[in-house]
Amino acid sequence: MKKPGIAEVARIAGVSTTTVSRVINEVSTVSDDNRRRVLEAVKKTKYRPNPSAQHLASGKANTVGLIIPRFEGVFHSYYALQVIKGIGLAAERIHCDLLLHITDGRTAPSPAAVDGLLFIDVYGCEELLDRTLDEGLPTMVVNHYLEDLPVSCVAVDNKTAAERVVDYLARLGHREIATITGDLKTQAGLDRLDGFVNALKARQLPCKDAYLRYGDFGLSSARAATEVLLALPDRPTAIFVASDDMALECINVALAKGLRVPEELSVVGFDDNPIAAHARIPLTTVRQPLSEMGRRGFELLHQQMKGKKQTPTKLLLPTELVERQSCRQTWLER
Amino acid sequence: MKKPGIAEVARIAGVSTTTVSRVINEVSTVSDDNRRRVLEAVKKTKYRPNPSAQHLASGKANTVGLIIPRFEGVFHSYYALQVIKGIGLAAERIHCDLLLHITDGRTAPSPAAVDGLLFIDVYGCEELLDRTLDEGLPTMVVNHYLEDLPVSCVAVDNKTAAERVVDYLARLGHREIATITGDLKTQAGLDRLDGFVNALKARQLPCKDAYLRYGDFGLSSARAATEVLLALPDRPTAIFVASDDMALECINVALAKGLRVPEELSVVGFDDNPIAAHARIPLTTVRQPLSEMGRRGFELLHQQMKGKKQTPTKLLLPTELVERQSCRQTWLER
DNA sequence: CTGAAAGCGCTAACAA
DNA sequence: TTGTTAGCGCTTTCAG
Repeated sequence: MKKPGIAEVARIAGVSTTTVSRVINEVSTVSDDNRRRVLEAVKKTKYRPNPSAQHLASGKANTVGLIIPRFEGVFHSYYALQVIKGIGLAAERIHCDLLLHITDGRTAPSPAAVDGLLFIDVYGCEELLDRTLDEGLPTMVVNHYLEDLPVSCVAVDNKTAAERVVDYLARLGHREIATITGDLKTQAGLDRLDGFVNALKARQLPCKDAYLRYGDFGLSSARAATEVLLALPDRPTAIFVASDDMALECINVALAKGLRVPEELSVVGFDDNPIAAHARIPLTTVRQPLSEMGRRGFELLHQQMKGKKQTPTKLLLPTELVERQSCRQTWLER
Repeated sequence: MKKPGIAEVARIAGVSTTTVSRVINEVSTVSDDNRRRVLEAVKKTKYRPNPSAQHLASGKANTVGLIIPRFEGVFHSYYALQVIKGIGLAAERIHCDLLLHITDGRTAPSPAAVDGLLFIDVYGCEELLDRTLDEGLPTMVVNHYLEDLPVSCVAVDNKTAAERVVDYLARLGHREIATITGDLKTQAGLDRLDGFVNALKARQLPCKDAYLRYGDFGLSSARAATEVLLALPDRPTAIFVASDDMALECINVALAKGLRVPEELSVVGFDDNPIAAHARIPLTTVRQPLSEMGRRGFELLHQQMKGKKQTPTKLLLPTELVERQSCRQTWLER
C-alpha cells in the first residue's frame, strides 16, 4: 500500500489525469459531475500531490526561501521570533512553503528551489543579496531599510519613533534629555540615535555630547551608561533608552541610587517587550509591529512573485508610543 | 540566458549527463580527468542542480519538515529561537533543507516533500504527530518527552533539574522552600513542579500546600504568587521559581517589600536568560541546553532518516545549576 | 469540457 | 569507467 499517485485517483474517478490535475489546481473548468467524482477519489485515497513533481512540471515552486543571518545578536531577544511568526503565519495562510536557512552568507537555498527570497536583515549576507538581485529572483528584505539598493524592504521607522519620543518628553517639559543607544552596528541602533539627535536639534534643545551614551543592547552597557549619566553635574531629567531591557536596567540603577522614577527621572524604552508592561515601574516605550513587519514583508514578496516585475517597494512601518508610568512632567515646568 | 541544465554541463564537459550526475553526487567512480572537466564546466556555467528534479528522480528530498506549533506561549520568550538556532545550524552544516511550518495542527508539509519531520513541542499537533507516525515517516520531537509514544524525543531533564535545585537550597540550610510554578499546561511547568515536590519528600522537608503557588510563566502571575508567599506567617526562606523572568519579578516584589535578597530570601530561577546574569541581583538559575537540544534532535533524526528504522531514541539532556548571587545560607543553620 | 501525449531536470538500472 | 534509456509524478499544450 504505497502512496497513491494522480493516476490512481484518475482511475478511481474514471477520468484522465489531466482532469484530476485541473480540479487540484482549481483551474480551467471541469464539469460539476467530474469534479465531485475526483474530489471523492482524492478523499478516498488520501491523495496528496507531490510538490516536487508539481514544481518540476509547472515551474512554480510555491516556496520562498527565508534567510536568517547567522549573527549572534539576532538571537539575543525575542525579536526575531516575532518576525518569523508573522512570516510563518502569513505563509501558512496561503499554503506557501518556507525554506529556512540560517546562514553566514556562504550557503543559500538553491535559486531553483524557490520562487523568491525573504531576508530577515542582511548581516553578512550582503553578497548573497547582491547575487540574488542579479539573478532577478524576487527578493524582499525585512528589518533593514536599504536606501540605495533596488530591493524591496520593510522596516520599522526607528527615526520617526525616536523623534516622537523626544517630542513627547519635550511636551512633558523636559529639556535635559539623554539617550542610551543600542548597538550602533545595527540599523535600529543607528536610526534611533539619529532620530533622537535630529529631534533635539529641530526643537533647539540642548544636545550635549555627555548626554549621548553608547550602549550595545546589553544590560551591562546600560548599567554603565546610566551610572555615567546620573553622575553628571547637570544630570538629565529624562533618558531615552534604545531597548526595554536596557531601560529597565537603567531604572534599576536609578532606583538603587535613590532617585525616584518617574518623579526625578523619566525613562522611555523601545520594543514593548511583554516584560515592559509588567515591570516594577510599568515602562513607557515604543511598540514596534514586529509580526506585522514579517507579515507585510511576506505578503509584498508574494505579490511580487506572482505579479509583474514591479519596481521595488519600500515600506517604513509606524510605531506607537505606549504611555505607562515611567515618565512624568518635570516640576520645572509646572 | 536561462538556467543551465545538466545537459548543458555535460555538453561543455564532453561527457554524458550520467557522468555529470555522478560527480555532483560524489558517487561511483569517475576518472579524474572527467571529474575535472565536469567541475570546470559546472563552475563555468554556474550550474546548480534543481532540487525538485533530484528529489523526483532519486526519491530523496534531503529536506526535513520543521513543525512549530502555533501556540502563543511558544513565542513569549527567546526560548524557541534558541532551539531553532540549534536545528538550523545543524541542518545547514550538512546542507539539509528545512521546511518551516508554523501550524495549529491542521496544515502540514506534504509527507512527499520531506524525508522526516521534526516537531518543536507538540501542542495542538498531537493528531498530526499520530498520523505521521502511522505513515512511518521518520519523526523526532524536541522539547517534549513523550513517555508512551513510540517516537524519538529529546528534552531537557526538568525533573532532575528541579530536584537539584532543592538539593542545593537544602545544602544551604533552607527548610522552608516554596515554588512558583510555570504554566502547568506545559510539560516543563509540570516536571519542574514534580521534581520539586519529589525532592522535598525525599529529603523529608516540609511540603506545605501554601508553598506551592501556581504561575503561568507570566510576570503578573509571579508577582501575585510572591505576594501571597511573603504574606504567609511562616514565610519561606527560599523560592524556586520556574523561569528567570518570573524569578526576577519575584525578587522585585520582595525588594519592594523591604526584604533583603539573598540575605532574607533566596531565589532560584530557571532558563539562564541572558538577562539573569545582568540583573540587579545576579540570579542563580538553571541553564538548559536549548540550542543543543535542537542540534541533537536534528542529528538524531537525520541518522534515523538514512539508517535503518531503529527503535525510537529517547534523550533527556542534563542541565547545569549556575550559582550567582540570589541565594545564601540561612542564618538559622549557621 | 475533456484527454492524449510531450516533457520538466534529474537519477538509476543496465549494458557496453 | 562510461553512456543509453527509462522513468520519477505531475502539468500543459493542443486537438477533439
